[in-house]
Amino acid sequence: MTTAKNKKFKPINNESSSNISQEVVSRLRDMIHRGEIKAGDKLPPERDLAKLLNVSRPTLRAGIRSLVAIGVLQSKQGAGTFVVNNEGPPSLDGNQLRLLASLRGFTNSEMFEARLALEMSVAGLAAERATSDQLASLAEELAGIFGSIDEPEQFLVHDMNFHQLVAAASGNRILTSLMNMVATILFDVRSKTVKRARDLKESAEMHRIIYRAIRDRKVEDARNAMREHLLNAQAAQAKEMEIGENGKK
Amino acid sequence: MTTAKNKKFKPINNESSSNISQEVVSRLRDMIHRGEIKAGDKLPPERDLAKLLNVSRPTLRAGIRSLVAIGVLQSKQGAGTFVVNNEGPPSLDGNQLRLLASLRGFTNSEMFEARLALEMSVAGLAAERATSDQLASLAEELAGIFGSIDEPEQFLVHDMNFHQLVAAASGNRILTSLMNMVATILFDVRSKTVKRARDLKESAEMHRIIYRAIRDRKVEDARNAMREHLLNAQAAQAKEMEIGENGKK
DNA sequence: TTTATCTATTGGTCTTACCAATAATAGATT
DNA sequence: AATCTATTATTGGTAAGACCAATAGATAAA
Repeated sequence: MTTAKNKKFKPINNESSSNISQEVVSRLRDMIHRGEIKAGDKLPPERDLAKLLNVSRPTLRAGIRSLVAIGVLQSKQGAGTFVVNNEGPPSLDGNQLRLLASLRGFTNSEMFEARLALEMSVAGLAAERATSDQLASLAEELAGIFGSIDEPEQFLVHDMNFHQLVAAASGNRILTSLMNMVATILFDVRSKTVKRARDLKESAEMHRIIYRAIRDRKVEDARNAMREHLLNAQAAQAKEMEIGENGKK
Repeated sequence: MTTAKNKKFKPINNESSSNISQEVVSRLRDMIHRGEIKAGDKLPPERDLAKLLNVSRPTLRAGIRSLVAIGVLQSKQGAGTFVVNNEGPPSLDGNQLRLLASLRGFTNSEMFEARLALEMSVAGLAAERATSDQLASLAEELAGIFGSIDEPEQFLVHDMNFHQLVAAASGNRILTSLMNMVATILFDVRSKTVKRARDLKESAEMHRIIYRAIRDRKVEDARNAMREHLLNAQAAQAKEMEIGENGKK
């Protein structure tokens, strides 16, 4: 253990009104903001870090646990605690929005409007920016969509994958993260209703139109195609829910 | 303490691969999803709940801490632990996105594009839906904007408030929540640069145009006005940062 | 009835001990 | 020398017990 690397962890003297474990959170958060701790870094072992910060180990754990919960840190028994890595798509935990949805009961219009805002934008940006690799992946997922027209649940998975690839092709990580968050509540709802889907062929066709607009670099066409698709998807889902309610009588 | 109310908390027999505190999280989360625990509910005291779930109190605290970190529960020393309340604007914790921004270094374009997607949509929806109370609040904030043209930091506060009111007037809680999340990183950046702002009068004027479009129910005008404002804001901010860099030489 | 004080409740912090998963090290085999 | 296996050390996870600090509720006094 190199003490030089640990010099940056200074004792906490809690003189503010908040509790000590919240100070631990603030301290680590500020160090991340200031770049003193970077993506992928391993924190000192809990016992050591607790000593360095002059708090008890359970108090330190409480702070670490908070940061783990929001996805900034990862703890691994036997290995250590790490700042999440830079690799791969950025990810915001969808649980927060999901629980908010449960507590609040977001309406279908709210979800549709949120999708419209986000997904029209990413479609337009994807038409500007998609790489040939990304276009190839989109084409593959499109094939998957057409290949699962008779299997609604499989269709849904390909559908979600297609939308994620469009977001990735937009090159905007904030929009991608927000879209993925909204996708978690959407998946919750749709996985319950999709087995009653009736006309997935039309939906598949719309994905093809989106793909072609992106491939051909037609920004407004991509935006409009995504809009039409989302309108159609909302109508289809409303029908799926209606069938569900009639099916109960 | 009524034992009837506590019947729903059943012991955890951990047979899955995840650790026990994560099971606590899952259990409470599922109960919220299923409506067995509702907004505003008080959970049993930690000592009692730990016994009911057949885990130690520190383990229960770890689970609760996670849910507190994502904003679903609130713990208050001497009072108890509560499910967050239904009242007031929905709120997603901005810290996750903020730390992601620090770890990843979101570009100004990414932020601008995200704002464009979200704020054009809420402006259009606000033009459809704003109540007269909301319009009155917007007018007040507009007055605040015009009244602080010579005080950039105060201007920024009114500017942010105006945008939040537009979001509230959209009547879409998902978009409002997402926008507020993005606003936290934006505020971080802008509070550092705004003191170097030069021509806030033009910005104030653009807020007026947005307000009028919303008041007059002109959806496309509201969208376009917001777009122009954001374009102008991005150019202004780029200039603020440029002045900052030149100011260092 | 209202206000002040006291007590009980409940979350926050700490110490100590032990368990469980992972990583590192040592020894045996090829 | 390289590879595999077993053992040990490290590090996060869980538990028990004690005590502190903040809040809420009960009681007493004005």
